[in-house]
Amino acid sequence: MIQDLKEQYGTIFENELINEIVQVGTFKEVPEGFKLIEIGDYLRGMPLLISGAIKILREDEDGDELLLYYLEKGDTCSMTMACCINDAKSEIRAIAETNAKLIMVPIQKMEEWTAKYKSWRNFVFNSYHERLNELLSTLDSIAFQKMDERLVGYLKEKARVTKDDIIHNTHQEIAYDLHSSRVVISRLLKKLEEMGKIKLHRNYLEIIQL
DNA sequence: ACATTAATTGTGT
DNA sequence: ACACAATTAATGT
Repeated sequence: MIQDLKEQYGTIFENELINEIVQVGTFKEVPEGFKLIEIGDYLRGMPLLISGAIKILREDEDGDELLLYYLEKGDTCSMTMACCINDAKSEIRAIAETNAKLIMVPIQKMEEWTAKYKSWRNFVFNSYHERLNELLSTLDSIAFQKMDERLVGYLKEKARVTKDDIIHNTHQEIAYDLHSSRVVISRLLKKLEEMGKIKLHRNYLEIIQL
C-alpha cells in the first residue's frame, strides 16, 4: 500500500502526509462493476484512486442514467469533498469501470489536513478544478454535439481510461451511459463499422481507429 | 451434439 | 419510437 501510494501521490504530497494517510486510510480493491457510491448515500470516506477507473453517473427522476465523467488514477471524488463540508447526501452514483485499487480516508481527517498541509489544499483545489472542466466539456457535448460525435467521443474516452481497444459493453449499456436509445446507438455503430473505424461483435466491439 | 431459450443486434415502417 | 426478424450465446438433455 505504501508503494502504491508513493507511486501515485509521492510527488504531490509531503512524506509526513503520506505517512498519515497510511495510518488512517484503508486499502480497498474493488472488481469491475462494483457500486462505490449510490445516490442519496451519506459519504463516510474519501477515496483516493490508485489504479483503475471509476465512472460517475447522474440519474434523473425517471431512473435514466447519464455519464458525467471518469475518475482515473490520482483523482479523487470532488462530490465527497462537497458532501463532507455541509454534511449532505451524494448527488451522484459511482461505479468501478475497471478493477480498481483505492484508499479510503476518513472524512474527519479532511479538515485537519486542509489546515495542516499545503499539498493537500492544492490537491483538493486542483481536483475541483479538473472535475469542473470535465463537467463543462461533458455539458458542451450534450448541448452542442450531435449524437454520432458524442458516441465517438465516448468510445475514445472509454478506450483511454480502460487502456483497452475492446469495449466490453452491449449497445444497450452504451445507450444508458449516453442517455440515448439502443436503436440509435446500434445504427450509429453500424455506420462506424461501415467506415472501417470499428468492428462489431456481440457483447463487445473493437476499435480499429477513430 | 442437438434443441430450446434468452439476450443482443439489425431493419423497416 | 415501435415492432419484429435475425443472429448469437447460454443452458439443459
